[in-house]
Amino acid sequence: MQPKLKEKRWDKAKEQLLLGLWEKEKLYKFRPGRKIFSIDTPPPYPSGRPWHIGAAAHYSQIDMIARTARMQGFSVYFPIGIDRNGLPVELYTERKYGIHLQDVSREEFIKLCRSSLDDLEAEMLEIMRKMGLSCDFQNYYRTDSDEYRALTQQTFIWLWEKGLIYEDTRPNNYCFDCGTTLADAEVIYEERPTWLVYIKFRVKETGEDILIATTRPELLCACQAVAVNPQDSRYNHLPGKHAVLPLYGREVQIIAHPVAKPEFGSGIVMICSYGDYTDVRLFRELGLPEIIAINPEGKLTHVAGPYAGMRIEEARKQIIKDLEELGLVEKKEKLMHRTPLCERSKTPIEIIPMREWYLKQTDFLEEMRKIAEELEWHPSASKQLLLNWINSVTLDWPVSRRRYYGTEIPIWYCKSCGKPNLPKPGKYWKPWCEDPPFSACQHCGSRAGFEGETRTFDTWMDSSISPLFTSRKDRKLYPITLRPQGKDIVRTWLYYTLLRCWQLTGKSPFKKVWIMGYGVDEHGQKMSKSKGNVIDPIPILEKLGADAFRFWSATEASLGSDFRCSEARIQAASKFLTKLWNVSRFISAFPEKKAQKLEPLDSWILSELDKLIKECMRGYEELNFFVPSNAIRDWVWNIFAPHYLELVKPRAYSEDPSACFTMHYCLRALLELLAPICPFITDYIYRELYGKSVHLELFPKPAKHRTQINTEELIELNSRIWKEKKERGLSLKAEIQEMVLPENLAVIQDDLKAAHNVKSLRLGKELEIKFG
RNA sequence: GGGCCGGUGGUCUAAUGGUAGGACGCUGCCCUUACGAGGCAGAGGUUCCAGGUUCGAGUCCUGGCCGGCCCACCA
Repeated sequence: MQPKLKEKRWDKAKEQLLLGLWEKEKLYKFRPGRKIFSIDTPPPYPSGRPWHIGAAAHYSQIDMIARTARMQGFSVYFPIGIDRNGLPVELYTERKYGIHLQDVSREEFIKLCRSSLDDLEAEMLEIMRKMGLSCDFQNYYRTDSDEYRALTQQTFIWLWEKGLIYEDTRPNNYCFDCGTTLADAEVIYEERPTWLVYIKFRVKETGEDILIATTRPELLCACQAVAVNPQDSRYNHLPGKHAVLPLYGREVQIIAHPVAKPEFGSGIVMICSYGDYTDVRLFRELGLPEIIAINPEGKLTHVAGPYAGMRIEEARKQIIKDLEELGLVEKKEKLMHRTPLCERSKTPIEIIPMREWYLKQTDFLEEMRKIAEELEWHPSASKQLLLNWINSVTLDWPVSRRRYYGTEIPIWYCKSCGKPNLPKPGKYWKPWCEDPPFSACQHCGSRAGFEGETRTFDTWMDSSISPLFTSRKDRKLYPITLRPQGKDIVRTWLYYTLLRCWQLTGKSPFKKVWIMGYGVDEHGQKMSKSKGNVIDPIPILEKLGADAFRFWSATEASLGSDFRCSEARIQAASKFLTKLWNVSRFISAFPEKKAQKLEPLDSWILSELDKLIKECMRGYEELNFFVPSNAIRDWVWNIFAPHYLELVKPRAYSEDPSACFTMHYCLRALLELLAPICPFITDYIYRELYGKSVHLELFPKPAKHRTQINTEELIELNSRIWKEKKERGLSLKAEIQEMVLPENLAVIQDDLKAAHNVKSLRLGKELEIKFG
């Protein structure tokens, strides 16, 4: 026996060699054809090591989508970009250099961010290349390039002209750490402990004390009303009267309002500007004048009296202490409170009024729901994630940010009338450091000069036009075929892309959406640096190779579910590569032949192969790689290798045409079926044995092979024989003197006789074995 | 409070209403000429609970319980 594949196992070092070949041959170059499959690849954000192992798995699966589409006969447009705008890199840069944005000039800060990004980006591209991603690395784009930012600004100007942009001062989420307004989509919630403090207020008219429970005693100075529930019989007499704020002595009205829940706290609630969005709503509903108690530095304002200038936490502690000393605190309860945090910095946000630019979105919710219904979802259940979010949108999208590393808002304000002037679209504008391309105000005609806008856009303004950017050179690519993404950014990237592209083009930006779950740790816990359960994928990739990693990713969880990450499981998955290699190695010892007529055993395995192909195609159609990867593993390990190959061996050694044909036929099909998931090992074997790249092939089609053999019966028969030999302490090739073979399996009696070393065989009803 | 997803051997995961499979781990045996990073065999399950529909339920329905995520005005 002389196998063409010499080595005893797959060597992952060969992956490098293949990468070189693929690049040299330009194997994955986009060649526009009749059937185009385009992918709105998520531009990864290079936020530094370790790269999340779930993200690495995510990108391997996106690559599987591209490879699947190629093998289905599509021309695949698979771009790749790097997302470089916004807060994460600013925070990274601030940490890296130990500075704060305000400490250096804007030019200097931008330079530092750019250099951080360049390092991180190079590393990230290299990992993606090594994972075998078949995207267009030669033409990768950056979301902070002049061209990309010009497009973001252009789309803003278009939306402005459509009347969808307006400026307003309203209470907004504000992160003191990042120093900017945030959209609801950038706010996350976390249960954090806090004190629920019961404070005594005096009722002016009756002189009685009432108790008010609050988690925000420092906002006492911003209280404009006190509410009780109209159904609450304890407090029926209070509405219409006035409560006197302790410490401040100011009087506020007591109202009846269902917002006060009788069962919570004392049943009486104070309404302040602004403890939460209930307060915002009530201030608007009741027409209360707002009192600004917190300034943009996160400190109490002059209205707080003795607490002015203190930070929020400090003021809270102090006011509780003061109230306690005056005997005005009845009791304190520890409470887990759902605290709103800045998604990036994890700092609690405050609601403070700021003047910002808004993009209308509440007028478009009906259209968004319609698009959600029309999209093809993989898996179908993920549609609900988007609908949930759409149903919770109540305010327009604030798009201006008080940060530096982002796309500039292209506006200049007239120094005379103060009104905004926008440039013509098409160029990348930097109003904070450049003169406007016009000299007279479009509104008042004044030539008094202009003040450039200093703010930048929310980065989702950039990210949400990725389908427009990647299709910019060929409009036929729009709408994009498929958007793949993680379920954690449904409310941001997915929602905003649908919104913006709909507003700009009147079309859905893509036809299909593919949503993957999170990578969690081996106990099902979310990975986080603070828990110390983060797994760095890079050492694992280096140790076990990209194919092992990719195969693990495919087999680990069904599409859309969260998947557990552990090196042990990846290691375990890699065993299959050894198995596949050795099956191929065995077959590689025999010539590929044509067969005039197939032996019954060969027809049987080919009919089993038909079933496997159908099952794999079902998975590939759904873009659920869990299905084909598990089906292939199961088939190879439990049917093909132990039952078919073992029985065909005697004929194989004599180079029987039917056997040689069938083994190679199966192997080719297997390699083709697995190619999207494990592109390295399959291509290596395919090239060695069949002289061409598997990645230029199409998926195999199921034929209609007929067989009389019942697979279960055959497997059971083999197992019985092996078991009997075992129990007698015999070697598996020990001779069987006499065997009665069930008639159903008569057609393969010669194969069985040879494989099990049977001296004399006759047919009967049930299996009987006699040893010498 | 609402929504979505899930609850299957120690762990993880499958199963168009038709005998509950597989992987990892575990135990025992085997240097069998593709594979010891292997092979073979084996132990281990009232499929979360209670009802219902059905000839038949892990699967469908109802109601619980538990977990995860998302959303919502518990200050």
